[in-house]
Order: sequence, then C-alpha cells, then structure tokens
Amino acid sequence: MDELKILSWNVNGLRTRFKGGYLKQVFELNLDILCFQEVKSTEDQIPKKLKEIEGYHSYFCPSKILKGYAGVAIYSKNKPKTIEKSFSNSDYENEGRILKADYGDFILFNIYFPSGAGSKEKLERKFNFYKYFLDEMKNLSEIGKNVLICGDFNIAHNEIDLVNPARAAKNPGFLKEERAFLNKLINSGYTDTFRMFNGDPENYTWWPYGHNCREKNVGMRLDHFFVSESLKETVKSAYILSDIEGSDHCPIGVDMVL
DNA sequence: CGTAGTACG
Repeated sequence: MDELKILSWNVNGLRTRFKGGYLKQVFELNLDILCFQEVKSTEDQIPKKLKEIEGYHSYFCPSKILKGYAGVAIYSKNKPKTIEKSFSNSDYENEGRILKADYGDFILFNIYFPSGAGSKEKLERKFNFYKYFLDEMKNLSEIGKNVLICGDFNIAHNEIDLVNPARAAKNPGFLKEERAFLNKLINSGYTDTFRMFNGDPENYTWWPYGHNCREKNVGMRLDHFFVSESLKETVKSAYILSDIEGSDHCPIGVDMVL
C-alpha cells in the first residue's frame, strides 16, 4: 500500500514561475511527482537551485527545434527505472513534448500536446501526434501495463468543460476531431480521473490572459489526468488547484494508493 | 496579453 501523489502543471515558463515564487507553492505540497509543461528553457538555462530541488530528481525534455518553446519536466522523489523523451513507436524526442518515466509498477507520461492553432500544417502535425500517442497507449494497455497520463492536452472534452461550446467548436481546443481523440483514448480503456469525482461545470484549468477572464472564470478544462483501467480503483482523489496563479493554466493532480 | 526571444499560444 503505497501512497502516490502526482501534480501536473503547465507553468508557461519554468524560470519565470520560479522567480515569482509560484513553484515554491507546489513543492511545499510535498508530492511524490511534479510534471511541468511549457518549461520554455533548455537545460543549461535552468539555474542550479531550480534544477536541484531538495528531495527530488529532475528530468527535462526541452524543444531542440525552437528555443523558448514547449519543453516538459518531471521532478520525482523516487528515481524512475528509465526515462524516455518520445513514444516507443515514433521519434518525437526533439519536440520537447514527452517525458515517459517507467517506475516498474507503473509508467507515467507527462505530455504537452500540440495546440495546433494557426496553420493547416500544424493541425496535421497535431493529428499525427494523436495517432502515435493512441497507438502507444493501446499497446501498453493491451499488455497489461499500469499507465498514468498527465499534461496539457489543449483539448476540452465535453460541453461542460468550457464556457461557450457552440462558439468554441470552430476553434482548436474544442474541434470535433480533438474531442473524438479523447473519446478514442477513453475507448482504449483510459479514464479521466477528474470526472470520476466531479461532474460539475465551471471547473477549468486554463483562462486566457487579460480581460479578467480568470476572475470571471471564463476558461476551459484543457489539462487532464488519465489512468489505465488497471489503475482506476487506486485513484482516491483528483483535483484542480485553481488558486495557484502565475501561469495561464493552474495545476491539477491525483492522489492514489497503489 | 505573457513568456521568451521575434514566434507562439
């Protein structure tokens, strides 16, 4: 019976959140694993006192394509057996979007999904990313692996997960293809942990900067924590920490007993 | 508009 507490947060700049004292707030929660997205730093740009937080091992997957863009990180009390920066069926290690940590008892994915806003090419790349992701998750669940997936999906799943669904349906974040992708993940045996415990609207994890959107709670639930069927009953709670500010996203998390 | 570096969400 091991407790496992994991948090996921799109920090929108790890160094800026560190300087502002916001990172301290999540490290003080004394969790086992913290997953960050949009780190926006190469490893050499991260100061030592940020890289080496007492009690944690840290792992980074920065973008090698565009400096100051994307990037994911994992801070973990226990050392994973292996760390990978792509799916096993594809080659995404330069993108700064994936950290796959195999702890033996379970595999944790920390993912910054493409937003795909803008060009048609970016949308295509995004759907490709979905394909490789789903392929990997299906393979792992079929061989009975315990899988956790957290991160910024850049997708609101259902109408309950955003403010104006009719208007949003034309925009990346709530396209029918994106929503269908999450349905496919669920059909592959994965569960949205937040909805195991909370069926209410107005639970968001992202708000646009400006226009007092956050104060008015005009946002979307874009960050998710999925678990494989094999882990579903180990999830004791799933939460959104909307009081933790700084980024345009707020942290989410799960408490489990493995 | 913020983050980071001149694009991207």
